[in-house]
Amino acid sequence: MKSPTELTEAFRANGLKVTPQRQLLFRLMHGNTMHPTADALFSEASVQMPGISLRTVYQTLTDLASMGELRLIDVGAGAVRFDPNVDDHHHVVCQACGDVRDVYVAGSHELRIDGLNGFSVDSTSILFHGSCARCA
Amino acid sequence: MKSPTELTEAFRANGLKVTPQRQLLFRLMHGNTMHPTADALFSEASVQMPGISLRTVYQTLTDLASMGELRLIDVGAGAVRFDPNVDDHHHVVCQACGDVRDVYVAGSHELRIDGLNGFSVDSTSILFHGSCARCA
DNA sequence: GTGCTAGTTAGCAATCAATGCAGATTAGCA
DNA sequence: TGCTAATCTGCATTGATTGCTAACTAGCAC
Ligand SMILES: [Mn+2]
Ligand SMILES: [Mn+2]
Ligand SMILES: [Zn+2]
Ligand SMILES: [Zn+2]
Repeated sequence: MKSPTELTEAFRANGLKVTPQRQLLFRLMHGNTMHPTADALFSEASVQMPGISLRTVYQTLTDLASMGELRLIDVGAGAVRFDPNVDDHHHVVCQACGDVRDVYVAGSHELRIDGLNGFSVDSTSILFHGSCARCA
Repeated sequence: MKSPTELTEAFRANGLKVTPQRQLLFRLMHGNTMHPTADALFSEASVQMPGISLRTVYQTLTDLASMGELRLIDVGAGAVRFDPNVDDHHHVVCQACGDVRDVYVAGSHELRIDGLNGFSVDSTSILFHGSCARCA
C-alpha cells in the first residue's frame, strides 16, 4: 500500500475526496502487519476519532481494495481481513488464536496441477494452518 | 466419505441415530463432486423429501464433518461448500460462475516457506482462482 | 409387540458480517 | 464565499449460520 501522502494524491486523482476519516485509516493501515478485520480497525480508529462509523471503515477499505492498495484475505473463519501488503505472498493462520502472518513461498509457481479440465488459473492463494509460537 | 451403508454403521457406532433425513443426505453427498453449499443440498433434498429442514441439513453436514467424512471448503465468497472427497487435494474456483473443482497438486509438500517465525504448519490449503472452460 | 428415552427434527429466533439507503455534512473547486 | 458532488453517519436489510425448544422417533429393553 502507498504511503498516506501518496494515497492522498491518488484519491484526489481518482475524483475521490480526502477526509479526516480516510486519512486516519490510511495511517492505521500503512505498514500494518496485523491483517485486521474491518471491525478491529474500527476499534482502533475510534480511539483517535470517536464517532467514526463502521460503515465508513468498510467504505474506505473497499475503495482502497478496488484501487489495488489492499488485498482481502479470507481465512475461512470470521470476518475478512485486510492486508496492505500487496507483494506476492501467502499466509499462515493459527488455529488457536486466529493470528495471521505473512509467509513468502518459494516454488508456488512451479506446482504441478492435475485435473484442471480446461480451467485456466489466474492466481493462487496458499493458506497454511497451524499453531503460532505462543499457542504451540 | 464412506458409503451410505457404512455411514449407517458408523453413526450407530457413535451413538447417533440413522433417520430417513440422514440417509437421504448420505446418498446425496456420496460421490458428489459438486462441492455443494448447505442450501444447494437442501434444495436437492427437498425434491425427494419435501419438508426437510435446512437446519437438519446443516446438522448432518456438521456431524459428518466432525466424523472426518466431509471437508469444509471456503472459496472466499458466499456460503461454505461441503466436500465428500477427503483425499489430499486442492481446488480451483471459477471467478465468473463460482464452479469449484478438485485438483491434485504435485509439489505442495515441498514448498519452501519463509517467515514462519515459530509457527508450525499442520495443513495446507491451496486455492487456484481462474476461469472454467465454459466461462473462459 | 409395547413402552421408554435419548437423540433428532422442524421451525423460528438470534447472531454475525457485510451491504443498502437517505438525510445531514463537507471537501474541493470556481 | 458559495456551490455541489462526494462523503459520513446511523439505521435498516440481507445472507449465512447457529441457538433454542416443543414435538417426534429410532433403537433398545422387556
Ligand atoms: Mn499478508
Ligand atoms: Mn474437493
Ligand atoms: Zn496462536
Ligand atoms: Zn465458470
